[in-house]
Amino acid sequence: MRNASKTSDDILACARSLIVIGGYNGFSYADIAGVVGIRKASIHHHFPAKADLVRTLVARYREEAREGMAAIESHRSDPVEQLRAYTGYWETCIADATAPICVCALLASEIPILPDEVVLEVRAHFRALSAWLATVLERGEQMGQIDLVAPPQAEAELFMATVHGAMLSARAYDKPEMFGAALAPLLGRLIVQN
Amino acid sequence: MRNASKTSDDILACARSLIVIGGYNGFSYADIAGVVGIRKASIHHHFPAKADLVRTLVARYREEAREGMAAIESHRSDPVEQLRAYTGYWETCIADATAPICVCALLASEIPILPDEVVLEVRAHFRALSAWLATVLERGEQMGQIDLVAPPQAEAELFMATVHGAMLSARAYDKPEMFGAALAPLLGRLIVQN
DNA sequence: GACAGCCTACCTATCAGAAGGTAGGCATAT
DNA sequence: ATATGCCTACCTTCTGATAGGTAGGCTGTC
Repeated sequence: MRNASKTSDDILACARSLIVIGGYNGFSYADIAGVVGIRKASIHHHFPAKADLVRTLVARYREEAREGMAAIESHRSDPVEQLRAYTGYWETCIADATAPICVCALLASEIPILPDEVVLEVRAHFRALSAWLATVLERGEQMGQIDLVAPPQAEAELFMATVHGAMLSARAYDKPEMFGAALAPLLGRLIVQN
Repeated sequence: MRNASKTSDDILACARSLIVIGGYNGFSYADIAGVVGIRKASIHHHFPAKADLVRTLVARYREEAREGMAAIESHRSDPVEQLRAYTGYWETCIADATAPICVCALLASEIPILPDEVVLEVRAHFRALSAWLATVLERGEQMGQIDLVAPPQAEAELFMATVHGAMLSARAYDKPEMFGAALAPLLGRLIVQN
């Protein structure tokens, strides 16, 4: 509880749930005020401008993502298991509508109209995620569990892009199961059969 | 020239170029009016509501996509060549910023806040594109040029998702070449080497 | 050929509501 | 007594949308 009050947390949580629905321009301070139960002006007290709110929101999202990756790293040592834990996490989120899509994937599509500060956070998330995936894939290859046809970083970019695209498909078809379905043939190729 | 005046065409073209920048809520009638050189009210004369404009815009986009697929089908008979023509098309569009992202991929991310009529068009595009990709992949497999590990339709969903995700990555990194780079390892796996 | 009737395309003017944001007041807690 | 958290009350600008009007072009009828 180092720098965040309860209300500020509520505002961020609410903004996140609204932003995954319709993006940066898809929600307003009034929407948040209605849900959290305070006035518009009070949100400005915590986050002077919308850009501050969203930058903080994405920064916190990234922190949680880091924690998630660390948790996977510490709970499972098997690279294939780690990959499955990652995709399984999203499969669950999308299925139960906890988080129907990755905040940064959605914001990436709107980058040209996003405040610079937010763009930097989104870009940093892409870099961090693909970097982690690259280490997992590389270790899997070294252990003979994963079959790569390109350098780990390139394979990681493919993997991340597929995950993001699968999120779009699940949304477009309005079929949560489409996420796992679109991903399956890639996992089938990556994972060495025995 | 069956049902569209010059001005109406201009409005649609302008709206499309604006929508790929920032999505449904990322542009306004005022923006279009400024570019096309008419008044806001005149746009309402052609398209009573914003939903009408965007539905028409996406419908036309889909028609062009159909023509594009037909053109690829008629100019090249080789499935691998057809796949490369498709990805190459987007590679060019993204590189020269003609169309930095697929209209429907972008709109898919905002589906929960889109008018129903628009959602139906976007969904139809996803279905049509994946269906076409499935036929290409299937024929490639039959000819021994493409290596599938799942049914053609499932592989098509993977391929489409990867293309869309790669568009997001190109945008997030602000590196057009990331589109082709993210796609390469998948093409490497799909295309049978000899 | 002239008139009426109707259509298309655009205009000005205006609207109500929502947007993000500001100024200043009043409690409570430290 | 100073800072925090939230409030009321505004403001400005933008949003999609409407009303009502004008100019010009067809078409049919007398």
